[in-house]
Amino acid sequence: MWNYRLMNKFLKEFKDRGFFYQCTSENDLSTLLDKKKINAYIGFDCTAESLHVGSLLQIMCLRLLQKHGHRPIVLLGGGTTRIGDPSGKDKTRKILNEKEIDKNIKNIEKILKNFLNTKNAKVKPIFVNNYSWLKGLNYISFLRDVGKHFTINKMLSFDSVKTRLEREQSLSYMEFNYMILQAYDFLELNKKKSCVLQIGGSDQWGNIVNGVELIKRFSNKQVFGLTTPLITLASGAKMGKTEDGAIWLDKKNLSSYDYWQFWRNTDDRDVIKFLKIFTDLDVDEIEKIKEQNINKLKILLANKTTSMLHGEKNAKNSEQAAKEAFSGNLLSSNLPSLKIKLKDSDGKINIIELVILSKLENSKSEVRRLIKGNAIKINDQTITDEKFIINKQLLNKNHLKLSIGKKRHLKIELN
RNA sequence: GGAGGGGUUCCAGAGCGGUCAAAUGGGGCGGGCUGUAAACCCGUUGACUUCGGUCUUCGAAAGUUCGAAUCUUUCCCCCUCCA
Repeated sequence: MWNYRLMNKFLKEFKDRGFFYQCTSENDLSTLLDKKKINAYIGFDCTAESLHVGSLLQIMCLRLLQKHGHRPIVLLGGGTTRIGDPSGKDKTRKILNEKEIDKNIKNIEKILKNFLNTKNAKVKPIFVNNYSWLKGLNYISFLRDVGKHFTINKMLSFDSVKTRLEREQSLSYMEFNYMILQAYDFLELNKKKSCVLQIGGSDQWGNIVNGVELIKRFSNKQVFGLTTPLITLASGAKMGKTEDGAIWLDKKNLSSYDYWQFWRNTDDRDVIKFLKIFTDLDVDEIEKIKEQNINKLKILLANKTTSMLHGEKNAKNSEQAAKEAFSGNLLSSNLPSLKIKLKDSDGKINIIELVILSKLENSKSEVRRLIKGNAIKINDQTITDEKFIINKQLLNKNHLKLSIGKKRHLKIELN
């Protein structure tokens, strides 16, 4: 960049927050963004029924666009999901049927709307499904109009293709076409929605550049591509996957308490980075507070991220529940709770049964091991006997707190 | 098409007739220390159990044997080299 301070505000913030990886014609893009408000798009894969934290960076990009007055276009790849992106994949992806894809699209759209401003008409996001233009393509005219702009020589040089071939893993002709279709998506969005920028993860660079070049050749217009880095944790793991399962951005699949806990447990080394990427706090503000107590910062991070998805009230409740679960011995009303019906009319239940019914564990052997390891507590009392019986009469209001280890707590109501 | 090598518990990877629910490392889980962090130390890591054991696992099926992850046959799948 010729002069960092003169850079377009959106781009500058994009960089300051750590969103930036690569860009085509950065100076030209900066100039354009200074001149006018644009439409920019990000595509989301619809292979899964929901989104997890791994997609949160892209979502934050959409929010940032809105913040600066640009309109995001969300492309839900109903068409391309039918093909499967070979980027970063060793094997052909499972191909879903139409019903599943449509269901996924609906759900993902719903999730995205939680994060985006849908009120302000100037920046209201446009949701599109590329199946609407891909399904009717005529093969011959597509080859003549679009296919002629792609050389096999070049396509073979793209990483997504190259690595597959180098490892002698099969790459079907169908998948080989993925990059052309994604480039074509950009062309369509440029024509229909005046979209001039595509943002994506760094693994999408090849696909994005193809789109930029296709539009240049086809319509002689300049458009831009911008990529974000792959976010890895300080521990080296990929973002969003834990042993227990993905951190879903979906109220149905993950409670606000668990979501809050995910952020609360961020590695020290990642906290500032995450505040910049995953919250709306001003970068200057973050710079000012970054020397503060690390645990306070983690709570701030958890509160901001949880508010964004689950609302401020749920975030505060989660914070309160965590405070009570970890420091006090109070049974917080804000903890995730579960009702368990006792078969036994005299109101007794064995500790192992209880844990299994709580679904915190699903193997009795594992529960026995945990008991041997002093990991299980009822109302903060360590259980040492696997034959321990919980008697309803002894409990206050039929409520009890079941804890496994230091981090998993559940409120259980017996009846 | 020819010649070899291999498929083992979450992953990597030993085992190559009984002592194998299967070494070792990673990861996970739990305990300790701390700060719900990292690092480190310890324990644990198929299921069920009346804690005596019982049952199901080593690509699939069939067989040899008192007994198989280990031997034989067929099948499926991967990899390396040559053409």
